Amino acid sequence: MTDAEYVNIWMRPERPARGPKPTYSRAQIAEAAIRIADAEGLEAATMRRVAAEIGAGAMSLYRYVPSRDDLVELVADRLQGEIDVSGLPSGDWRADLAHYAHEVRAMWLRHPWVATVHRSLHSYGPNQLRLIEHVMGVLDGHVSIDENLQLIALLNSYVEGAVREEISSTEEVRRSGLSEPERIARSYPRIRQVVESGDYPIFTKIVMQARRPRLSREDQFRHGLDRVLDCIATAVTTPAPVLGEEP
Amino acid sequence: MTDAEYVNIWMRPERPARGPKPTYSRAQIAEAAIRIADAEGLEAATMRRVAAEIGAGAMSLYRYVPSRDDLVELVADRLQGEIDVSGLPSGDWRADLAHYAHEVRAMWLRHPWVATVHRSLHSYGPNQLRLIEHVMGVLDGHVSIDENLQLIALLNSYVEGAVREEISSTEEVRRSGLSEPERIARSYPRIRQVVESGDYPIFTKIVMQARRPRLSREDQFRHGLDRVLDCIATAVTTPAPVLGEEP
DNA sequence: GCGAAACCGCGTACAGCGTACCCAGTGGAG
DNA sequence: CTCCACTGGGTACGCTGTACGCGGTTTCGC
Repeated sequence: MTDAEYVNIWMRPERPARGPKPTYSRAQIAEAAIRIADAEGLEAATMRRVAAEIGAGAMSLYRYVPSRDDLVELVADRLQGEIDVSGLPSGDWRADLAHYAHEVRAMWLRHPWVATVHRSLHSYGPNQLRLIEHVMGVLDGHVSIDENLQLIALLNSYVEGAVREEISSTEEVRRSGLSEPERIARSYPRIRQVVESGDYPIFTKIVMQARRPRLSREDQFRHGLDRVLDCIATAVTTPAPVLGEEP
Repeated sequence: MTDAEYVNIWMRPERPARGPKPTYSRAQIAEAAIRIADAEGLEAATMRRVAAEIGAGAMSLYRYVPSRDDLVELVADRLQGEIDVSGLPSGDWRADLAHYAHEVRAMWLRHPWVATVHRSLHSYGPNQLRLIEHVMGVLDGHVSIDENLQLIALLNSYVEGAVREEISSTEEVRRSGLSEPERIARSYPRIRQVVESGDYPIFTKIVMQARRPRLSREDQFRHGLDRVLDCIATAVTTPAPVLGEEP
């Protein structure tokens, strides 16, 4: 009953109105979960494990968090807190968005298991709200709210997609327990099989191409990002042709 | 030992060289899992449940699939098989990519739980390969392989991001068991709380804007897609300034 | 034609998970 | 000072993925 009263975690006050002072804090719990996830992946951050990490009994965690999903929600919001957007609407929207994109990428690379987090997009934790304010503030005034939403969504999609790709090989290494060369050596037979079947000329082309030295991951990311920002630029310079709102 | 021999599911032959003929097929298993997932979400498609669905004993599934992750791999590839790209390099690259994007969106909306699937990007199942061939074939010749990879990745990121957003509210409805109006009513207090705090002007702006009637989901998707295709167009008309490969 | 080997389907068993429930102790509100 | 909403936490349950071993079936090598 007491938990069902609240729509989500963020509606529940951290400190109770009455009764003894809680021994632990949400921040402490989220940090512990992140520490475990960094070392062994998010699936290792079980309720018992996180409880043990902060020195609590297994079931005590449920005094702070109604379910594991909410624990993940806490973690997700804390990760968003790592993204520095403090000086964000600086006047130069392009530099601002590039900075934001690189911040997000850096966070994802620090915590590759974010790719496995399924958050509700409608929980509106404090750090999610802070991001919304700063990042959407960048284009606010230049474009309509609708366009702003769509453009930032596009940027987020690009960053997520690009970093997911970057992460996937790394994470496979972690999960399999094999080293990078071992993993490549192991996946080689399948690639060989596919290439040698002769049915996939373009895939073969990609594989052959991949042997050549390429740009660094970061340069690749920057290059794609520039493209996305160009795309956003056309929307910023050309005011929205939708209803109302002309500057 | 017998399983560890193979790099991944697709390296293992469906029919064994010796021994009795298997009673079930991979297609049958994947279909059963998809049927369950469509009805109750992917997490409901447990090994026991899928086995029961095809009329097999719980442990019999492991004769076909080394682990649940591989079952998901099977499912993921079968979902990719639902994407129709049969007539794909048609000559009109823009129409082709738009068609592909709408196909992907339609598949995601048919199976909203794909958002929770974590596939290895390097398993190279038959349908993934088929998609690569047809979709990358569209821009092949127009741009370098490197650019092709990057542009298709951008398109995929957009589609995924956009559809994820579309799905998230729908899925929340399914998970919570509440109806759409109930869910909105329940999340309303948090939104109210945030708006009334006065600390989040842009978020407030978004909320206010959201009350107005907007474009249909599909039109929104199409609009964003057009932007991405415009972005791709600049890369297609301007040949890549990278090493080699001029038409 | 005939072992032997490789496979089949499946029952049992186990560790680990999220979490419902219950308990005794605690500290602020009246 | 009393009350009771709160605390931390132990026990227990149903579920999960899956290791292992069984007896029957099919195919290969001879």
